[in-house]
Amino acid sequence: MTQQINGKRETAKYERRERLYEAALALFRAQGYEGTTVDQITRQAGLAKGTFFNYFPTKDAVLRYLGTREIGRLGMMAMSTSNGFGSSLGKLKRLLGALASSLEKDRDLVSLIFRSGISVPDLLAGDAGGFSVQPMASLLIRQAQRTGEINAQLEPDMLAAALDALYLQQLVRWCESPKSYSLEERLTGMVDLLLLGITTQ
Amino acid sequence: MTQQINGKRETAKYERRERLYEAALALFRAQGYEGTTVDQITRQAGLAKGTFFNYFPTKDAVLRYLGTREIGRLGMMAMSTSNGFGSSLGKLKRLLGALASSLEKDRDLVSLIFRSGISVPDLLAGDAGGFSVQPMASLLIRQAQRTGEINAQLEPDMLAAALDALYLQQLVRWCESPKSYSLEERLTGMVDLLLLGITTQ
DNA sequence: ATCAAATCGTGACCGGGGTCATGTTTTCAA
DNA sequence: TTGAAAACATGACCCCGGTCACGATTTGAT
Repeated sequence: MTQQINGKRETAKYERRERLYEAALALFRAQGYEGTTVDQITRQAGLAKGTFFNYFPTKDAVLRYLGTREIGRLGMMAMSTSNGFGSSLGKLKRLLGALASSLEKDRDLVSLIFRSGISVPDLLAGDAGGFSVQPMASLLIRQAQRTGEINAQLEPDMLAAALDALYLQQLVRWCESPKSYSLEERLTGMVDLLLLGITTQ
Repeated sequence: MTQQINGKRETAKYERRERLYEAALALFRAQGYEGTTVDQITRQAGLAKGTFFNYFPTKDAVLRYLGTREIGRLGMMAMSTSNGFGSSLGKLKRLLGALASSLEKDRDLVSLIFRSGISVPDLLAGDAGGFSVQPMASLLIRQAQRTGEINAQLEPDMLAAALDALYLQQLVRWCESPKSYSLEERLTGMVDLLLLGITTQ
């Protein structure tokens, strides 16, 4: 009578990972990252401490898991939201705007990831966490170059990198700022800075 | 016969901190940051483990100490080197160039600091580590605005922030890249991107 | 010279992240 | 159905960063 459909193990594994990740998120939100122990997480999930490390290699890995999961979803959503008609350049701006307004709803989480879940090289050189907009930006920039909206002389990857740098810096600063302001506005301001140099005349 | 000049304690303190910081640096270089224990550091410095924490609040604080010390020195050097005559804009570019070529000599150290010594918010929002060029850039940008080299409509602090973002991103990427290339070139390329939008016409 | 107070080195100790040998559960082949 | 092998949960254990109570050293005043 063993549930043959899709293996008992497979589903149990999935469920456990999910329980761990939800327990972790809840506790992090309630007591902070440093204030939460792996033991607490596993107990809240009804498991033993050692089990945690069968699902996540380290304590902070759960933050990145969370990050890529949520942020990836946001990115997709933003990508489709901003995929209406209009110039590629317009799409690019709308993409950033949509991303910004999505992230604005989860400031605490994003802030947590930046503070404890991701290292400087991972954010700025690699891209653990999936925060980078470079891949999407690279695509849109190439499009915009083809349509003549952006100076085609310039390396699209370099432009995308620059955009990414500005985007990430503003995102981090917005997370850390005690005053709350519109991330979206700041971002468009920053991007315009670049665009005025990038746009053909 | 107690050495009255300048207090026995004072000098001993200075010497101990120096010994600790040199021992730490040597060990980090030899075995990596994670591979080095505080106990090893203190023993190499001829002290007991607990003493370490009388001089540095945490293990990674020694990295930042190192960082601010060295980077600060580099910054000053670069600032004076680039302080020749010429346009403010030229000074700005020369400042970045000088900083870059200084840092190029200490890639391993800088890399170490980015990987283990500084958090994302500290680097991008605060400025632990003294890596930020924002303060210096802000000054030079204001000058350049007064002389009409840079569009005076734009917020100088925002421009400085943008410059900082581009600078830090390129610095981090250069540190992490397996291929070695000229940081200086990359930086000037990036800055030109911004300038073409910033410069008045 | 003397001594009380302040400073600081010291290492036993603690808490928590991460490992691993063990026993249990699941799977799959016969 | 059965049993060997693979997968995995478990918690005792290790290691290391950081704390702290103690004792030694230094200081400055008398």
